[in-house]
Amino acid sequence: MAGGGSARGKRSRVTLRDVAELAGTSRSTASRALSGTGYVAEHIKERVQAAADSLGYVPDVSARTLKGRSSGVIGLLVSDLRNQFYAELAAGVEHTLSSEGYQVVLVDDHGSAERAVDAARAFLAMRADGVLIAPVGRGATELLVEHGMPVTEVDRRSGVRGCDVVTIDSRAGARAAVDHLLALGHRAIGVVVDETFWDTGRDRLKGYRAALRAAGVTAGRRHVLDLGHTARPAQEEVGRFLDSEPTLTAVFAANNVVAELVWLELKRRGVSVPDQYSLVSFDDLPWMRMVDPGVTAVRQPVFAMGERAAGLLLERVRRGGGGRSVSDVLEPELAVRDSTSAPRG
Amino acid sequence: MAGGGSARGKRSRVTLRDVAELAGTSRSTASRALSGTGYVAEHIKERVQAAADSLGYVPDVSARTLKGRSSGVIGLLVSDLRNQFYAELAAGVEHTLSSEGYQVVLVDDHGSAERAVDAARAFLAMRADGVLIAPVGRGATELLVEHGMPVTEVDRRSGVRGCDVVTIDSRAGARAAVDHLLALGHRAIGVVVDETFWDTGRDRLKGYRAALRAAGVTAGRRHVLDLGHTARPAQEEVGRFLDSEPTLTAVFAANNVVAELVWLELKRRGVSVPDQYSLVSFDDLPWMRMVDPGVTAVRQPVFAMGERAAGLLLERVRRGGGGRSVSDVLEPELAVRDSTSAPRG
DNA sequence: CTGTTAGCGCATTCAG
DNA sequence: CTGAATGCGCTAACAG
Repeated sequence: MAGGGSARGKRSRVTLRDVAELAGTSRSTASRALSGTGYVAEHIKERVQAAADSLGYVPDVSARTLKGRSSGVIGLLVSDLRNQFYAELAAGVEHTLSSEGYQVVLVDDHGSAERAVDAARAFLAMRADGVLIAPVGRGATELLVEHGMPVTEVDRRSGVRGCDVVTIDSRAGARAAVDHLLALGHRAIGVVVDETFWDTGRDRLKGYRAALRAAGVTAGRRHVLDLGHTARPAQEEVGRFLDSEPTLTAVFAANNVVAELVWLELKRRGVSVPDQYSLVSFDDLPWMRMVDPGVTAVRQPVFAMGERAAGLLLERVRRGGGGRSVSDVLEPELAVRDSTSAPRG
Repeated sequence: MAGGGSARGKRSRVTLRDVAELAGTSRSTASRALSGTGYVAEHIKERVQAAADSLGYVPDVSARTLKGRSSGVIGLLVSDLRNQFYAELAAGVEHTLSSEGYQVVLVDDHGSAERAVDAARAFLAMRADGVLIAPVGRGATELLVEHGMPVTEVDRRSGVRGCDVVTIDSRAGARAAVDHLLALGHRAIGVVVDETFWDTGRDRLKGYRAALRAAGVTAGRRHVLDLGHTARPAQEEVGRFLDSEPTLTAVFAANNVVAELVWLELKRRGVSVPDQYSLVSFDDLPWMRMVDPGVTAVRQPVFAMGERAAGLLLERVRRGGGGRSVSDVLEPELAVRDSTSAPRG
């Protein structure tokens, strides 16, 4: 069986030296036998293997890494693991990375640029082979790229040069969402975002505006609610927004967090969806097809984005970190459900 | 700012030697200055610090680890990151661990005992300081404990001795859920589980049976559906179960995955909840209070469980891996919503 | 094909 | 208070 029984806990680790001694070879031969690199007689190889198994030998990656070889570690930096979006992103990343034999070091920066930089430093210190990051600032990516660390950004782009980027076309997705509302006859369409620092929030706003413009509808500045700056509880703020803009017949929520907020406020008020308000979310979560009415949503290929980003990073790692920076934009698609219909009146 | 500008990418890493040279000291002095251990003149310390900053020096953990000090890494093994339960568990773990300066290496074993053992070996190889694991077999924990690695199990227990365990009282939670149904007057209560290999599934079944027994209701063997052995699509299987046991007035779903399945099947059939069927879930997820009617659920302190397990592991790590094994059982609580009412007829 | 030698970068003796 | 020397475990040259 794996490990045999003779490895007794605790006592100083068994090292290659022990394996070599037991097998009656030198350490280098043992090393070659186990790593499969270089020449080594078949019967010796077997003997070493047996010795390693019986001692429960586990190679020390620190030593291997120190020696200059790969650490086999990839850093992953996300903003909030409890948000299903990031959990799924992480799952996608983990999926391709672990299938390639890499370990994932996961850090949740909770949206803090400072913590992101700390994490970046930790990845550097661990001699990670590369880093995947959903940036919350330029700092972390800058630090990493400066140090020659292969980096691929996911979901958002910091604007730092020298790394790959995989995003979802926020603008097109928002455009599709709002076009859908316009086609149904809506003209007074509100949009709720929780930040406009990143391209995600900004581009969704742009897509919203572009759709209105293309339809010849003037986009009232007051139809935009940015939760990013408000201190008040967010749901309450949504309520004020709805009160202050009574002509609205539809709301576009810029991400799943905002969509939940809007949805809860609508439910709290007991207003009918889609009769009173139509609702569209950017980002599709399981609950959106479970509630009644189902929420029309822009579906993002999140898991695939994670896989793609990981794949790109690995390519970069393999060519030594250099080369052209590729920028991949994945297309979202609109899933029409029952939260959208022609406007009231 | 941190790192200065002079770190040019790529070129061989800057090491302590470089810092020492620039600061005009020996490497040992530089080491002491930066690590804050041992004597070193104040002005020298500042000079070294400045040199390190200007070069963008980042210490090499591999070297440090090799030297015998802590790797600063804790392994975390979960079964399915896309399941909100595990995502939240991971978030809780990450929360306390990162606040203590540890890095988390996350592996998703997708419920495979084999992959779990591989991950365990990887943690050993990385010289992780400890490992948190939601076991899917004895193998991984055994390997780890055998090698003297501090281990804390979460959510499930493998039964391997020598590690701490933090779980939630499945039996009590199930008991509360079924007692609730019984109090409402239900007598024909079905239960759906997706495994009975682990204590989670088994104990929930036990709790279910204990509740019935205490109420003097004979628990029909046919009222139990174990999805674990079925090849057929699970939701379809739930449908067959419902058809074959037409007297059921309530269903207890043993976890969030099963609850979703049952809920979807009920919705597909267009039967009224709670009028036709009452539904209770073990594990409370956000969607359960968003759907209509809200799903009555056994709420588990998942995030707290993650934090607690991480805390316990750290204690063990600090005392060198030995000591008494503590076993912590957290209490769940029932959140009554509208999916449960008195039975039909 | 195999053994000997030499570090990787760091923290720690031990002298000065 | 500081510097020179040593070795953590492993692998890559180089001889044999």
